[in-house]
Amino acid sequence: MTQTEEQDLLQLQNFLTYRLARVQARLNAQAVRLLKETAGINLSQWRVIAMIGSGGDDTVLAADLKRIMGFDKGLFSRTVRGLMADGLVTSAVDERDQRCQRLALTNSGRALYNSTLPVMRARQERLQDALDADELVALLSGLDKLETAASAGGHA
Amino acid sequence: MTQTEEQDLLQLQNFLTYRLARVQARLNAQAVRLLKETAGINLSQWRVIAMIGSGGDDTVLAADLKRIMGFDKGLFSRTVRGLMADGLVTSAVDERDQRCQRLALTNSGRALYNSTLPVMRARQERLQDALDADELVALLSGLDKLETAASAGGHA
DNA sequence: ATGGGTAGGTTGACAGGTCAACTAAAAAGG
DNA sequence: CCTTTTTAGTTGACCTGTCAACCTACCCAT
Repeated sequence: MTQTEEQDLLQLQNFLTYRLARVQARLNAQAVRLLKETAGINLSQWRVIAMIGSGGDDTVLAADLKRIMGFDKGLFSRTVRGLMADGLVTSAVDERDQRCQRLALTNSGRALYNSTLPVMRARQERLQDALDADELVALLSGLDKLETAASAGGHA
Repeated sequence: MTQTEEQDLLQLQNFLTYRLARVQARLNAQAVRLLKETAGINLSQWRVIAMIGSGGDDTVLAADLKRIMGFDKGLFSRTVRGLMADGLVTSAVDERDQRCQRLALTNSGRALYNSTLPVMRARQERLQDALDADELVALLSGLDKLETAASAGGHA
């Protein structure tokens, strides 16, 4: 393979979407590894725990979490089941609407949340510190615009 | 759920990595849909076809593609098998190194490449046009720094 | 009240992707 | 040479996430 050919091939990689996918895949893998090592849970599980734990109340409606996080029904269901099997979360039928579940952290779930949140926050901050304030703002705004553009063109 | 609680929950979503994951997921879904509609292939298949097609030579070493694209061995193997089943790609054992495969596009594979590349390029350009030049540069540079930070901290 | 529509949740099936075990071929090093 | 190590590729197991089918509970209309 000649230099020029390799150049041509590499050029494809500069497509914005490729870059994005690669970066995201790496960040994701890093988060998964970190969570597995420090908390023994996967990313979906952490997201659920974090959302329950960050709520002011002790219980949270499952439907709210799904809606806010854009979580898939099926994935959510299985994730919660796993968390219950691990004794981290409890679920109870809501009294007013018997379709809904009220989720709560158990003691060990709360402990896991308290011990893991700083780790994850630190990771976020370390990542964000790789960028200065302007760059961070630019990055976030760029992502916003991309997302908008994607939605706009998605069903065109 | 009170306003403040919803605020707390939503705040988690502003974590840079969440934003990135969401944007990437959307872009990915969009690309998958587009490829399925216009070419009847999936994203992995397109990546392979694009890489073969963009090479100056008519044949390309499979190992080079994997290395440059960071493609998983297993995924690559199955992807190529699918492409061969669809009659888009042919594979031949390299004469000098019998471990290696030389991949080439068939006529229909080349046709698919020629007809799909403009579509995908247009998509990239449409996305990039959502950002002005400065923003694009900032976004790419931000992604670079993030990726670097992720690698740096990944095994810490 | 009751029948139709809708929302919450579970489940099965499936696609995309990762990982590890394995085979075969080539390179490295005595 | 012959042994050891490395590299290309295939395959099987597995995980995550998506989609559709389904059930149940609620809501709303008449």
